[in-house]
Amino acid sequence: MQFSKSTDYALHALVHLGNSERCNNVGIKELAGALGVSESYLSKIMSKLRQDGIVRAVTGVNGGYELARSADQITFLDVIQVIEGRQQLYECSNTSSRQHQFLAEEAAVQPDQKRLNENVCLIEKVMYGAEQQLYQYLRGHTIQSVLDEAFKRWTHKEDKK
Amino acid sequence: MQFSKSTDYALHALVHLGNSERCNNVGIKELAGALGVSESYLSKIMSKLRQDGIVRAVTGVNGGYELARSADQITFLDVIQVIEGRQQLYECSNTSSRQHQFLAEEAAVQPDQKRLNENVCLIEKVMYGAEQQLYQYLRGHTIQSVLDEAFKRWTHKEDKK
DNA sequence: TCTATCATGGACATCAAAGGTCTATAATGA
DNA sequence: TCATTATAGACCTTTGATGTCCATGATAGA
Repeated sequence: MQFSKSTDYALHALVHLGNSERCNNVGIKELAGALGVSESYLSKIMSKLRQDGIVRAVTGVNGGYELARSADQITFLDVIQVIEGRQQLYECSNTSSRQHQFLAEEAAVQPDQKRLNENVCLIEKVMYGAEQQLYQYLRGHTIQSVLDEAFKRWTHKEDKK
Repeated sequence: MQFSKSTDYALHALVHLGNSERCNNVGIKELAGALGVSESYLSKIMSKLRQDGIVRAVTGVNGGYELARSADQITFLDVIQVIEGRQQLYECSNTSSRQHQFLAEEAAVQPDQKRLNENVCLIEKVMYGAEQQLYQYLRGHTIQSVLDEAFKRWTHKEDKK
């Protein structure tokens, strides 16, 4: 299990956009050059980010991309879910097996969900908890927080000179 | 990004072994039957678990598998790392790009590691933190904890009758 | 010792997804 | 109108997950 390269590209691209915060757009050429990846492939990724409202895009001369909202409103989780999808990290594959029957439990009745008597595998329950831990952390880190950290590091280097 | 079915099978198999705790081994036939998966494929997975010391195997008549240590000494993380491997969840793919140079920092000197001047990408740093969160949680849950939960659930149902 | 049972390991097949390229199209500013 | 720029779809290649099959080796019991 690993995050895809696309996620890597997306995060780096967004940091780049966040850094060149002036109002002019950043073209795919500059972006791809900075990341060391083909324009072709990166543009697919940027399209996805646009469709999910993470960035805005302008076509035509002097067009390009910019963040659709401020960098501190774009969390790592936002980006990852756009690129990797929103399926659960873990799902019980054989819900009809004897093993599953043993581990399943009657889920607590959720009136607002109207899904009664749903069986929840206890293994899945643990994995779901783990997923929530991961998401919690990723929700707490934004593109801006990376920029802040980079800036702090940079000024610190200057001090030492 | 998702956990593989193999991980699903491995976890369920281990719970099964943990549940039939009597000293006799459990054959691949019983195991595969309980999980609803082919003996062929499951045996590969069990082999992996054996190679990593999670289970013991006995060949020949009346042979089969048993846990190599007590169920409360087998964490979810143990199992997942055997099956999914131990690579990082996220790695910066383009360490030579301009973008990366901007985000990299001189890693703190680790005398015991003897790796000086290693650049660590700030994005990777966040993702590494996320990974540690996930692992922390998975370390805290064992095969035994699932069995306990199942038992508790079961007796609770009995009470209601 | 023979045989049925059981795990092991390698070779192989299949399939879906990741990763990547190319081209036609549409939008836009000069 | 023309050069520029993003978009969307078709297409390709590689990789890894999933799965099967078979030869081999170990073991207990007859």
